[in-house]
Amino acid sequence: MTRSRSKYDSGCPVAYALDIFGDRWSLLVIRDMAVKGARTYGELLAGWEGISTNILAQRLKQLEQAGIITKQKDPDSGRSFVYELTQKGRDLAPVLIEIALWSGRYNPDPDAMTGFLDKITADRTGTEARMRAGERP
Amino acid sequence: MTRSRSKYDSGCPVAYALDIFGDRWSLLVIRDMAVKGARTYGELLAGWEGISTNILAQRLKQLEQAGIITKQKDPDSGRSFVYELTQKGRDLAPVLIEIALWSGRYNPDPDAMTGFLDKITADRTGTEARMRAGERP
DNA sequence: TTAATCACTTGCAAAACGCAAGCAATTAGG
DNA sequence: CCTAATTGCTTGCGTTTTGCAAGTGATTAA
Repeated sequence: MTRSRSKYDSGCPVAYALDIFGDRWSLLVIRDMAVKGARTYGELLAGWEGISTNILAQRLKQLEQAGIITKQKDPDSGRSFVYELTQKGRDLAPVLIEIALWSGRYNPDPDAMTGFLDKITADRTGTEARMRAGERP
Repeated sequence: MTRSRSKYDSGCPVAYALDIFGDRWSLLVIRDMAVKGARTYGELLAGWEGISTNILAQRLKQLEQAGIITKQKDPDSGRSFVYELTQKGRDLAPVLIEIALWSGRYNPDPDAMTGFLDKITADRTGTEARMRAGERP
């Protein structure tokens, strides 16, 4: 069969990207992995926002299919798997960073600052480089 | 009444942003305005991907409430309105740019290049500055 | 003064989502 | 060993969101 394209794909690069992570949860999963270093199903499930388990399973499959993450057996535990960002996934760091910087500028809630925003404000280039290199946070 | 917060708001800056444009269509509407200069309901409806009219109306209301766009009567025509990005909306330019650059790197479809990607590849800083200034494309 | 046009709204079927419960494969404890 | 807990999901089902089509009201062009 031919390579299927989403019904939304218009040839626009923004639309291509939104086909992959343009929903409520995908970018939050990527954020949990890129910023918080989450690597297992359980860690992702216990994220800040509370994704439901069936949606998480579905998103992980989609992200794996899209080449954003990989899934491997945990060598140290027969019952758990390790999810990791690929280079393609880690290269979303600048997107996460720009989104966070924008929110930092416009979110009126002073409590909304997190370590991530502090980090990129202090050293954007270094943080981005470390994220792209896949360094654990 | 107190200022309501979305059920997804976790204090994370990425989640704050996704509350506003973390869905299938909002960023595409913003792109049509920021990149293509769309300013009327009809222009937005005729966008590349074919948003349906009820969803467009709903998203425009949400984006207006979030302070991303404004809606004014067209002084030259009693039956049409002019939608414009606010500074908050225009400041999403770096987000759109990083998304497009990422897609340019990873979209295997060689037809997927658009004028926008060409522009930011040739002169990212200038294009970003012009978008933030609200210059018509 | 009749017909288009513009900016929506409404109705309804289909798809996606959210919650809770269940389940199979490990592994830790006794 | 046997049992219980943990991990990583899947299944059912009611609710919400989306997509398509048709309709509406206020201009405005012919």
